[in-house]
Amino acid sequence: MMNLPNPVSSPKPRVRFAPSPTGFLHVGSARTFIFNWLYARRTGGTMILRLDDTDVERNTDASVQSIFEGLEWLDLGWDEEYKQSARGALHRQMADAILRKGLAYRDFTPAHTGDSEKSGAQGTWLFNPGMREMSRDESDRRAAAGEPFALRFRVPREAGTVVRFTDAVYGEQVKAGADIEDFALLRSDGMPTYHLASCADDADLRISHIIRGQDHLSNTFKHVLIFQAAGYTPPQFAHLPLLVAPDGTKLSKRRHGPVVSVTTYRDAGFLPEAFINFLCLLGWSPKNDREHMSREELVGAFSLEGINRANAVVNFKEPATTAEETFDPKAIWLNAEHIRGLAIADLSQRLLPVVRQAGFAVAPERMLQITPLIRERIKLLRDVLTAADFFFVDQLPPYDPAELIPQKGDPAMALKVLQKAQAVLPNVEFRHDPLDQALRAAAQELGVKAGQMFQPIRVAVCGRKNAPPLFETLEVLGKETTLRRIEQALENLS
RNA sequence: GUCCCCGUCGUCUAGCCUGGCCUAGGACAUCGCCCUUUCACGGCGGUAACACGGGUUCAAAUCCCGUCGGGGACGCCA
Repeated sequence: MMNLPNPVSSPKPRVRFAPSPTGFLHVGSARTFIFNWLYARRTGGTMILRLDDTDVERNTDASVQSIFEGLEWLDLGWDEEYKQSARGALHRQMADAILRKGLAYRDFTPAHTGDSEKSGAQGTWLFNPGMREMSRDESDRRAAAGEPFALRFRVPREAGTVVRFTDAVYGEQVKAGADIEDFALLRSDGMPTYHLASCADDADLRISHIIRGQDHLSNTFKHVLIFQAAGYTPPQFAHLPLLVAPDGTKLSKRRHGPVVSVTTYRDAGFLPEAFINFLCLLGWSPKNDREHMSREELVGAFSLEGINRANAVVNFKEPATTAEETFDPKAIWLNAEHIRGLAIADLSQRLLPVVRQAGFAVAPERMLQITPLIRERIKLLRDVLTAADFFFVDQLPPYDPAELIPQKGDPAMALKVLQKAQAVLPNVEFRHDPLDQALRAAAQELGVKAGQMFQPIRVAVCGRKNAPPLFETLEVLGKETTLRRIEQALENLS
């Protein structure tokens, strides 16, 4: 899977998705992946997956697994794959080069103890004067003596110095050097920081476009500084508006829970293509009111110009109770749209594992018969379990016999109808048209409306009022099961 | 605190750069009607937004300034 970069330098774009394996793949990361992928496919470029795993403390194998699991479900693929932890030599080499040019300095200040508590980040810390100004000789001497140090970038902070770049989404960006702190390049254990490793790899992998979340917009000034210090032209940047929760804050695994995990969508029965479609509509627009789009259509329509600047709310419900309530209604609608657009055979195949996983033994041929009856009635693949349950079970779960009583009818009518059905059905061929004719004729003989005839039968065979159309249902259920269930309904009624 | 970004219906968005065609369009959600053997699908219709205040202009959602609001970054995390 580990590919070597193409040795022939190509003008085609090279983009990358660089997650850090510190948790499951969340929807914001998934969207970043998708936008990068779309851009690569649209332009005939190369999609690179790079695991940014330089934080040994927090990286876990479980997280790596979870990220791959999510990406595999998306089923988009990538062309090259790298692991940052295997490229340490390259990172140190770049740090060295920057130090030698005098653009970085050693900071012998002991590492801060309280790491994760934000209190330290509140003030306006820019640099440690004693360290920034230390002579080269003293610095070399102390380093040679084995004293640990962090390597910091010497940010040019003379009056009037600015760092600038043009973002493909946010436009011209300028920041005074005096407003950028002397960020670390190397930790005191010699490991590269994210900023260094990321830039060194982006330069080495000849990344042409960095498409990532807007939370990195202000970090980008540091990255521009690193690229320039190391003698590289910075790539094109394109920052994506953030995906935020209904409370307005950026989606976080810790605060918002499983709703932000890609696998949650998978497990709830989303189609990957629908999920991708939904994510694309968050922070990007094809500008022509199109919403339901296939992968191919998305590839054809995607452009950096279509990306918005304002954050987008993923409209899920915080205290989620049912799947319907958990997810953004538009995601559910889009999923239903994609389901309706699927060929019966295709949908059937995707439904089968869901049904089997729930513990029902269903033959593929039978699933193929059931699928057309529920395609317009399910929004998530998992809905098959509640929409078609009566096809799977041998014995219907108990239901209220009062349900058997038709509109504007009484128990006597229910009884009459079911008995009539019991009498007529054995001699009817169980296909749509014959059933239709026979049951309508029966209703007429009984002097009841068609609906009054159908409802008791529907409840008898399905166990509830809301179900797929009756004749098709009976056809799939078969004569034997139908008559048995009518018999049971009759017993329940008395 | 410092710096950066953003602000059109409840939500996703079109329009903004290149002012007038905007009595602001589409979609989801919601409400109502129709279709109909139930449900669903489908069809039709309704409610609903240019954050606010100043400019500039014959004319501003669109340009300028300010205010307010929201978000993000500031770590030897990524």
